[in-house]
Amino acid sequence: MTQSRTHTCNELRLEHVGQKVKIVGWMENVREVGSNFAFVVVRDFYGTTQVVVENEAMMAIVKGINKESTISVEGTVRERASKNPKQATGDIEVVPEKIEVLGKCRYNELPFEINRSREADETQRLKYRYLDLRNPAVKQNIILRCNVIAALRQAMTEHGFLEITTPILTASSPEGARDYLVPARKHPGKFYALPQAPQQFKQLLMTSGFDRYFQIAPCFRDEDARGDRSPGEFYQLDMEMAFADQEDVFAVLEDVLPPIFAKYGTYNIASTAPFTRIPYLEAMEKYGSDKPDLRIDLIVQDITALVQGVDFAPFADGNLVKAIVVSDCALTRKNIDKLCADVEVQSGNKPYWFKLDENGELAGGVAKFLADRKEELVQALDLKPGCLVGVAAGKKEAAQKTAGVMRKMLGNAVPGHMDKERYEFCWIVDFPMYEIGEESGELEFCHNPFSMPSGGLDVLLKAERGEIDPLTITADQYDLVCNGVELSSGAVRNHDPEIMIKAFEMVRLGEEDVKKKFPAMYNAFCYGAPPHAGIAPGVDRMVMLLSGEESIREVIPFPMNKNAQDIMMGAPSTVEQKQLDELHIAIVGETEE
RNA sequence: GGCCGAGUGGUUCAGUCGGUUAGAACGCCGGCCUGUCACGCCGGAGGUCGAGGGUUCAAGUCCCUUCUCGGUCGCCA
Repeated sequence: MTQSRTHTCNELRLEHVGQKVKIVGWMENVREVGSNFAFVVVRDFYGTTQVVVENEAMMAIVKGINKESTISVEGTVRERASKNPKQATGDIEVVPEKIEVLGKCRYNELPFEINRSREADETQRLKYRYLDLRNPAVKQNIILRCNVIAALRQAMTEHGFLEITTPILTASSPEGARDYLVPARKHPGKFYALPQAPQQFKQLLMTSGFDRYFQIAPCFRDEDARGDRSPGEFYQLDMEMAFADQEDVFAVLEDVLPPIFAKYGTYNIASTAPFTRIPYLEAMEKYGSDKPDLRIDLIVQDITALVQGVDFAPFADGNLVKAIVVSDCALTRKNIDKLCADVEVQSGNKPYWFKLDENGELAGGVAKFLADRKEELVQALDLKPGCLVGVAAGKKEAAQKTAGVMRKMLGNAVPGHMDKERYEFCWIVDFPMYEIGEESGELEFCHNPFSMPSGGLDVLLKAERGEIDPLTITADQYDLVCNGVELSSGAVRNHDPEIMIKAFEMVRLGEEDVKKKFPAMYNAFCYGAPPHAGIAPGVDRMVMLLSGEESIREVIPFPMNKNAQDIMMGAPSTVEQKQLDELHIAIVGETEE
């Protein structure tokens, strides 16, 4: 008999009956059904196979080890007396002649039961991630991740993109998220930084004449975690195209993503090209969000004018009032209150509501304040009996955001307003280039300063001359959104040093600042740069959407916890004094333990 | 950093108004069982109720402090 297995645990069928085989794997379960008679379930990566123990010698081996030990089983395939249609190998079993213990599990009690690990406390799961991953249901997300990445690579390559790796140890960038710093041993007092994204490198590649670049790129940002945001590190499908504009980028992703979503997704339906394009301001107005879930058919409407003069404080003071009409709403008062409380937690603002009851009367919530506006409201909002109206009031941003959160929750809660089983993509376009900073009260970049202002130099000059309001300037910048999840930001880059300087001058900076902040890119662009554009969809978030998981940690092989700790490996950890000395680092102030 | 929620045998949870020996399921150990497949049946072990302090005749339960985890907001060019 060969040293290695002859078959995996998902291979044996009736046609193998009578064959001598060798399988290997983890001893998942032992069902004793008599003295010296037991069924042993062996599991490997591919599946499970039943081994039937029928004599004292084999029983002794099995009873001598704990579950989850690894074993090899040599024996003969036999047709089962009672078959199990739920198991792929349920028609057969292996009668062992030799059982060898390959790796003992030293513990008879595990931190959690393997096949129920998803129910266990997350800290336990992460500490024993290697056990958690033995659970086929957990493993499946990682397999999906591998398949999706492979499919992305293949599609990008077929579209003529070259995968080029960029440095992990690089320079700290002055803007954006907090950097992870790495002390430079050979340069006391200096630091490398892990890249927040390969942004500058990919733009330099364009300047170098590489026409189409992509990379499954690790990105590092030292910011706090969220359900959909892993702390520390994550992966992007980073890409950039030379001599290209917004439409060229859109065309590639509209071609690459839908087939992958349709093939690997929980839902098999994905939007096709062209994806809906929604200007940023319109998205904020209609959906109360710059990442609208288009599976929800609800729209935010403005009723500020309709409720003017109503004796209800939140509707006054120059506040805007937004309404979301939900037809055929059977939510109970209790459910509505619960939903409103959730909206308040997520948006930070108190939402209101009223409804048109079965008798066609305004009822509930803030209805009593609106009695004398009934006709106008019914007509303007086209209210029918059974309509619930969610209301958000406040300054523009607060009202929009609250309405947006409410729209999402109502869509989820009220049947008939969300076609859930699909992937609905859209592009959010025409982002404002500048905004008035909350702290400074002056003009600042709204997003990143690499983006090309729509209209280029002319527009900036017009703003400079006071012919247009700089706040109306938009950037050739775009977000890709799917089912309410922001997958990615991208932009046509500003490749022209002259426009770059002018864009910086708008926010009271100048050539020196551009040079100082982005020296390599600025210098490179002075040697003839191609117009270029790109984007970088988040790989983890894509896999999350495809798997239907709520937590991003479910699609990462070895995730850190919310506090950016790897409990399993013990990272971060203290290091030896010698290491610190070599790096010219002294620890001052309070430290953990 | 703010707010919300959680912390009870190995695991997941229940625990009423503060009141007898803190329960269940799964897992574990022992016994029985020759067709199980979430095997079944019988028995057993296993708990400082996250930690510290307080109120009380009496605290898992009420109060204060603190730690940990999760969610959310800030943050994420």
